[in-house]
Amino acid sequence: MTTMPDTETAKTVTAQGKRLLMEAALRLAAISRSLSGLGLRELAREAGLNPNTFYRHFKTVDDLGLAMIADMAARIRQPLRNLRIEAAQRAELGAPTELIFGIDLARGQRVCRETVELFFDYVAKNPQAFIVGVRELHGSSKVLREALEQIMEDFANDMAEDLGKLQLLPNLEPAAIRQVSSMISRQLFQQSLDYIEQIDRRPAICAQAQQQILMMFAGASVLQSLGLHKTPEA
Amino acid sequence: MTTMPDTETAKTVTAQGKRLLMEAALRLAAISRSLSGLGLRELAREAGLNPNTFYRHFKTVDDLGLAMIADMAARIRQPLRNLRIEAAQRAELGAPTELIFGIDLARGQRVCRETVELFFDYVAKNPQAFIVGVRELHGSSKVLREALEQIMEDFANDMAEDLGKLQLLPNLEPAAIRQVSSMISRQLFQQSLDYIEQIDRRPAICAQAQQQILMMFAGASVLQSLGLHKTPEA
DNA sequence: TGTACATCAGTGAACGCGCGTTCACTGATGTAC
DNA sequence: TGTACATCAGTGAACGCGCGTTCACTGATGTAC
Repeated sequence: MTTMPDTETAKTVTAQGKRLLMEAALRLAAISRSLSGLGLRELAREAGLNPNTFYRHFKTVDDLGLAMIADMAARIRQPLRNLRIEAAQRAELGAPTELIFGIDLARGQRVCRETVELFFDYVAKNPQAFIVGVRELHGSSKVLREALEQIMEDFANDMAEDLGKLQLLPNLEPAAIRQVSSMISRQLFQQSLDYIEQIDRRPAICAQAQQQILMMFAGASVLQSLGLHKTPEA
Repeated sequence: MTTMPDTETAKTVTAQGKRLLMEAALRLAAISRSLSGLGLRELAREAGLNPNTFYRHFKTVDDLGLAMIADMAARIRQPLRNLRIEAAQRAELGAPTELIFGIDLARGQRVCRETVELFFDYVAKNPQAFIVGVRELHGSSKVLREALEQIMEDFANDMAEDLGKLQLLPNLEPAAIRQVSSMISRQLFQQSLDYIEQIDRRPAICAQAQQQILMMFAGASVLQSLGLHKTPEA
């Protein structure tokens, strides 16, 4: 073994206490109380560190929460985009079909099915991040809520951009696409908790999510084509 | 003043400590942490009682939470039904219009507008109950979550029944109406928190909620008429 | 290349405090006879 | 109608415990010259 002057490794090694604490927080928050309700000594115990070590890396528990959320978001955002791209590629295999209200419903259905399946797979592989994320989105700490709202907005914007590129809702205004994306991502994140908890209902939840997304696609297109889609100011 | 042998009054007077504690819990949970994170001494302090009094009425804090949730649900459920009836009456004033996919979209729009406005008015008048309810729906206590899930289901069933009676989605299967109701009520409860917090965006939130509901109505009808509405098992 | 110093992650002991819980008590209301 | 007793809501003192936080320390790594 050489000295390993790789900067990334060095950084990781240096910050190991920080990492251990964040991992401990994720584990504890997922099974028990809320993030902001975690105790500093509790965290240190779970991380196998001296309580005092906490102060070397964070000022408050909310501070740790923000770091955790930023970390989780960075690890989730790109994978979600990737799985949408993958789903779209798989869905292109089907033949083009008739348009209804300007959308190719059959293609939408295929993309939707693939995306939702890949999404829930990803959820099942990273349950803790979703449990904590959705919980704190409605939690008691205002800073954490605001940080997560921002992340949800980023996710929704990503989705809107992808929907635009894939031309799944071709005749919808960008603002309307954004609104639909926002509804869909909120709903999917909600349902991710059900998916994690209710193992026996997983296929049903997956099917229901697909259907509900399709319903919103159809509804948005109808409203747009009837001119009822007056988007309120963002 | 006579002796007032009225049983209800007597009961209320007897249980005043219990009532004080529940009111204190609602106030504290709305502004600060989660219900299950409240301390027994903290509650007693807020209620102006001896810490020990708690034990006269409850075994644990979760116990108090369940009592509070039951109380809130009882106080909210019927008013929500009433305002739907009121909204429907107001909306009948408009002339009947053309059917699209078997639904009278203009009438749906009117009912929707009235209902959503009355709903958000009610939210603004009882913010604490909604804050605590929605928060604990995704909270850390399993018992509370399950209790609130049940209540949300009751609300959704009420709405489905009312939608059926009002014939707003006449050609939808009952199961499909239930699904739409469930989505709508979840969404409205989510948005109620935004409505409470973001006072300047209230009209926008109200308009957006109406539009989203209408979108689901339209989407559900389209899917049904296309035969894509295979409802998964409940 | 070597030496001196600064920085940084982590330790261990100690503090005062608020917590949940228990116990013994009070005074009011309800009930039996 | 009056007396004796039980029940119940609420009080106040006391307990042991885990908490957050502070202080002084260690040893490793980085940096200046």
